[in-house]
Amino acid sequence: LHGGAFAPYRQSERKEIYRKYANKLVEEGHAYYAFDTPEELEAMREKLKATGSNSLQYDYGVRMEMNNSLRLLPAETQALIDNGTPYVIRIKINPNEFVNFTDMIRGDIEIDTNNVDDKVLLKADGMPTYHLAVVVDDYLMQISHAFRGEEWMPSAAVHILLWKYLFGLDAMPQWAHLPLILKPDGNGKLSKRDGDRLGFPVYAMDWQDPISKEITKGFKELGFLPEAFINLLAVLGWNDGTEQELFSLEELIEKFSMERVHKGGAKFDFEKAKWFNHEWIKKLPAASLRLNVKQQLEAAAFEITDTILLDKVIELVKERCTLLTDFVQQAGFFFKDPASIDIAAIKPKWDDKKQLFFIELLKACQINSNWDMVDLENGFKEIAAANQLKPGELMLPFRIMLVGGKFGPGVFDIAAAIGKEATLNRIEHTLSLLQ
RNA sequence: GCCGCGUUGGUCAAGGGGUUAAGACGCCUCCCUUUCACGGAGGAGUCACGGGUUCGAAUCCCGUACGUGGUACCA
Repeated sequence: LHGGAFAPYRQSERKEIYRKYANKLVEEGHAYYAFDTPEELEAMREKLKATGSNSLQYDYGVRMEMNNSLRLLPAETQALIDNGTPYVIRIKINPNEFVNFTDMIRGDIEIDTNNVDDKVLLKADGMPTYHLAVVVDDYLMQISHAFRGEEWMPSAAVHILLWKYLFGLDAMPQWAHLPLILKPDGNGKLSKRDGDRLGFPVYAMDWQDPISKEITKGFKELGFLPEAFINLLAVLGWNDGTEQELFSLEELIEKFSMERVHKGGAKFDFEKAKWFNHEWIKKLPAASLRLNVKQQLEAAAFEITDTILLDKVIELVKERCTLLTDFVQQAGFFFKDPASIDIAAIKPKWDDKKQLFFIELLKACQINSNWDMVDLENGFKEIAAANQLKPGELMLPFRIMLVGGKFGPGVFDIAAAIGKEATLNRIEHTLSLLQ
């Protein structure tokens, strides 16, 4: 919010700029002062409704009956201003005209000014409405392309007229009215409330309500990668015409084209959003994931000092992580003994033979100074055979001893990664729990 | 109500006069794997409706329905 070529950026710090342009419009007859109270506006709408009018707008049809500088004598207007009567500045829309412009997505658009009302440009508190602010800011900040949601189309006529009156149509940016992102369950554009209600994020990052202090989780904090977030947003309402769905930012810069943007809104699908993240986690090398994963693990109180091990672990488990937060469960046990062991999953099929097997396995490991995956797996199978046990029925108990539950990559991979000492300790620990 | 914009499976979508109407997510079955995934092979499911135009319409035209946005001193 500081510096840059076009500061200040806060609307409140630009009040005088907007006022200057609003005044200019009044002077040139394109806008006027209006002193109507909320009650008077309400009364006007009631009256219009009573006459069966289709339009409840403050426009050419009613403005000469209202309390504004168009109807009042100049002296009366001045008197009201001088005695501090609150007023707004409204644009004066001429009836029976057509405003034309070209939209990059929708082509040539024509708006009948009879359907446009005399929008407020400057509010009674001196702040601009969006209509004035967007035009003034876009001009002053030299905006070349204005991309916005399609909910702005009906008021585009106001903005174009403002450009015409204030800066000339030649300086106007190119317009693109993008399709809306809709609620997954129908009825309306996506809002923060839908995320809360349906259990998914709507904002990119955590957002705290300034009044209630309530925090709404963002995509980032939920464990989404920036790459995935950009990707899923880009293909919601656009595709490149091929079967490609995964695009990096660089590819999007190269391939994105306005012509292929849809006109209709798209419903947001959180399942697909998660799929994008999963794909990106699988796609990125450990080095790119390292920082994010480290943060996740450290936030969960795991101590990460060995980057080589971390990278190895990431490669080992990333395909089973949909969100970055999944790394805590999938990778945590590589760095610390499991906090709890799912004994209930072992017990039902546990017997003395298996107990014996693991005791023998421990002994064999202690004798053998080697510790690599292939030897371990072979040794495991030999001892199993010697005890007339199928390796298969020993794998699950072994897994649970090492990771605490029924998850994680191949058990021998895990044993190799955590090392001999941790492996033996975890076996002994679980064996003691099974007594 | 009025004024816009839109409409291809549950969702995202390709296709813009002749296609067996792609593909992806999700769902189901099987294979792989004695965990969970990944991967692989299959499956169910679609052109909103009604009229035209045309030899032929998902595709062009009109109407209807539905959805969606706007109709604020909100953005």
